[in-house]
Amino acid sequence: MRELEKIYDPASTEARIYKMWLDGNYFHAVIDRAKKPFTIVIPPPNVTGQLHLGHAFDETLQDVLIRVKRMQGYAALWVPGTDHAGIATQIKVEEELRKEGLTRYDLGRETFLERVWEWKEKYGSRIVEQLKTLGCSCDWERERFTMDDGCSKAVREVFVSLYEKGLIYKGNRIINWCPTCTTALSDAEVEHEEQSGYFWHIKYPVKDSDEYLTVATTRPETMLGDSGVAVHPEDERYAHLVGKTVILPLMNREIPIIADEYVDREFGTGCVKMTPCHDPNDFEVGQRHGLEQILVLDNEAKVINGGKYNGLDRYDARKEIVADLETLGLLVKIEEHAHSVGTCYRCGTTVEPITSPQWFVKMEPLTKDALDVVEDGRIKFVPDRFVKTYNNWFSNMRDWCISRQLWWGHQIPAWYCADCGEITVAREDPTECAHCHGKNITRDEDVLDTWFSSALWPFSTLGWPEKTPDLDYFYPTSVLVTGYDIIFFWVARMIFSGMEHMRERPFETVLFHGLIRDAEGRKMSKSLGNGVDPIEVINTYGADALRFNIITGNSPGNDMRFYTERCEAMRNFANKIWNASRFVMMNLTIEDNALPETLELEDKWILSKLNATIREVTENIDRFELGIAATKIYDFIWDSFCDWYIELTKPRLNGESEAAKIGAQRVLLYVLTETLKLLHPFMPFITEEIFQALPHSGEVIMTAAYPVFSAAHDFAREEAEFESIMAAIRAVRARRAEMNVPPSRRSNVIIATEKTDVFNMGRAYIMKLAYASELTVAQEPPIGADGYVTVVTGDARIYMPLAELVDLAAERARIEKELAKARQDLERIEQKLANEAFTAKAPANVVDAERARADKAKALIENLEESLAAIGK
RNA sequence: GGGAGCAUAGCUCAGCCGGUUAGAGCACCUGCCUUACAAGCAGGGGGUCACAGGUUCGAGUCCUGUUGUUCCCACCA
Repeated sequence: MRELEKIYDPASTEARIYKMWLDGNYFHAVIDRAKKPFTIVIPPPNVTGQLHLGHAFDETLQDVLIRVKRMQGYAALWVPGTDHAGIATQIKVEEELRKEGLTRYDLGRETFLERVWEWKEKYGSRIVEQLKTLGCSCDWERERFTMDDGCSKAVREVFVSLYEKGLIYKGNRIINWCPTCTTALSDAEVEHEEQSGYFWHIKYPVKDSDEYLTVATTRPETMLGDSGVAVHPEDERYAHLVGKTVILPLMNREIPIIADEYVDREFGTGCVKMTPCHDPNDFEVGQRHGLEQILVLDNEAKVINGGKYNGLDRYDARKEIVADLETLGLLVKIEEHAHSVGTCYRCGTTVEPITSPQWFVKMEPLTKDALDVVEDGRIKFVPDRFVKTYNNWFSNMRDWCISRQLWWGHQIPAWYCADCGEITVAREDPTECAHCHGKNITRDEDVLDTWFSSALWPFSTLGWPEKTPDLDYFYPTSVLVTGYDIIFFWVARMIFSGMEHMRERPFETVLFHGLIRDAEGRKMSKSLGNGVDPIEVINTYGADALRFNIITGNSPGNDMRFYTERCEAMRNFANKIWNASRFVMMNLTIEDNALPETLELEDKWILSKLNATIREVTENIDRFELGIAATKIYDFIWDSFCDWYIELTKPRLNGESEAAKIGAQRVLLYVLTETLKLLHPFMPFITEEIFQALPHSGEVIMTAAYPVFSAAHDFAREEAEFESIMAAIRAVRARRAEMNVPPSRRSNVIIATEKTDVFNMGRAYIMKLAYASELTVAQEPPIGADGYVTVVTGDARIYMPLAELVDLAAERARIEKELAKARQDLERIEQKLANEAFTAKAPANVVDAERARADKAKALIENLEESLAAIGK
């Protein structure tokens, strides 16, 4: 047995322990038909990313679940992997190129992609290594990457089959365009933020008339692309103008005045300029009325088809246009106006709605199954309120734009024929057009949305589209753990993808957690510089402390603030366990951990407490209440085991009886070992480290059987008896503390009680814990009790000859106060019991508990009265 | 405009199906280096559970409304 240091040092332990697990191949899940599978697929972190606290949170929850299930005998598989993260990664590599004065176009597609792969090789392992420092028990043999061969094959299969089913189509439609990333974005990738802006009111002269229509816009530059003005069909103000035309200022283009229900008469002037190419609504209205589509902004949001404004950036164009309108006297007024602006979720640039030829997934046919499977409970959301969020998203969604004008990603498997103009979509790269067999075909340059491949993650990682044994055994997965912020990006898309391609839900339960915020409650972000690096936290306090901090500070679905100080408290807890274990080992002479034949009262008490803790913790874990489970283990270890039980065993360990010594050792070792197992999923490193140092069966704690409730350890009566003794000890200590009596000053203690046998059983430790020099247990109090300090519990009156420290009058007053309170308590309880409605309607156990309370209160009152009488003499 | 969350001790948060006297960590006060641990031990102070109604024998917990706050969604130019 190794000599243990006084202070636990995670830094010297964790890497060694993790290596031991790896060497033992304990993380690897084996298909075993005799076991039930339990599967989690990791939400793949961005391949170029670094571990942040959000990951640490997500990963810790998963590791706890997977470790519990593994110990409970499941074939527990945690599939790790990373995401190629199209835009995010490409941006980073392009930034690096920019430092060299290059763009991706200088390199060309192929060379650029080589560069990204290099980057990926360099940084893709960093995040994986960081997961390991956290203790993640992933099956690294099954590590995947969204762009590896298997996942790419799955992506290809899905694209082709959806295309064949008519669920993927290409169309020239209005999409969100990021001028910085120069790519299309899906609706989900646009973040809306409220910005203060202006409302420009502009006069459009009606042709051959003195009249004007005044339109109001927040984006005056888009007027270059106007191809109509719309009014409401029943708006009497403008009815006479419908069918006429206006002359678009600056461009001098004649455009029609149309009537459409879309227009809100109450809002603005009731006239809306129509820019079909740069506004989603105008696009729709334009389609209904056959308005011309005039694209006036290019990929970088610079003006095209805009006459003298060509080449100007959109905001420069705005300034000039407003100035020119003012000069022409066409600017009626400028109002301040707060409106919501769409921004790119990757770079923050204001997105521009632009019509563009893009690929889309038709959503409507996919939604029914996805909604049903959640609605009928085949997929359970924890907490369930997120079902509403989920349903709401499906209820008003547009088709999913999946093409991206990037190079890093899965290139779209579509070829265009120069001869016949048709599109060929195929599982294998074609050599000719499928329609005219012409050889003159070129592949679509675009790649797919990153989330297109993530959507397949629960089955692509298990081998789909091949029929692999893994897929057969481990799918559907058991729990998906993720933040509520990616319900739309990811969770919803995995669900409809699973239902469409597997005809089966991708997971049984989704456990949602919140965001980790800084101490002020702000989101952690690079720009604020308020991010906390989990690796630094681990280096300072240990992975176990970080994990325990995260787990205990949170309840499902709720955000949490991160306090480094809390890590300190958790590190202290680790140290507490360490020292408790040190104590056990220092006293250990046995080499096996069987329980002794005879158990003392305190042994039964701790076993009973442990048993209850095991039952409750297991129930909490089953309900995904990991924070509550962890707190209960914390309380058991610190309060019951350390503060009480260890102290209780000291008299035996230091006593004369060899049998008693061994007995105490055995119970200590047993309880410690079981507790370590209970705690292991939460604090894997320290529990393993201690387990290894203790006499143990089995190679590692991480594969030991998780503790289960034992009927044999259900010592309810003994537990209650022991609680009586504890109450007496607490009462003595409190009284002494009030009088500032130091522990070194021991005193004679006399206990007057009906339960002499119980208190006699506890002699040794009552003496120790109540700082007694001598202990008398009797039915009757000492004669002449007025020389004593008295404390009272429901079961006993306790006398200590410390009279010289006591002001007798004050002592009287104190007891009278306690008596008054006890009487008040009793009165309240009796009132309750006298209430027939209560005794008739409340469940029997509640009523019984209330009666027991009344009895206790009565006993206490009796004891208090007697000691008051004694003082009075 | 729709939806959701939160409001409990000085601070940060737990509190599961409604059932003892509402808990924890940190902070604060008192005493203690009692040979596992001062990263500790023994005590202690501190809460009208946002507000107003309601349901119930019983409400921090369920319902309704109000206020404050955070977030999500939505095509009012």
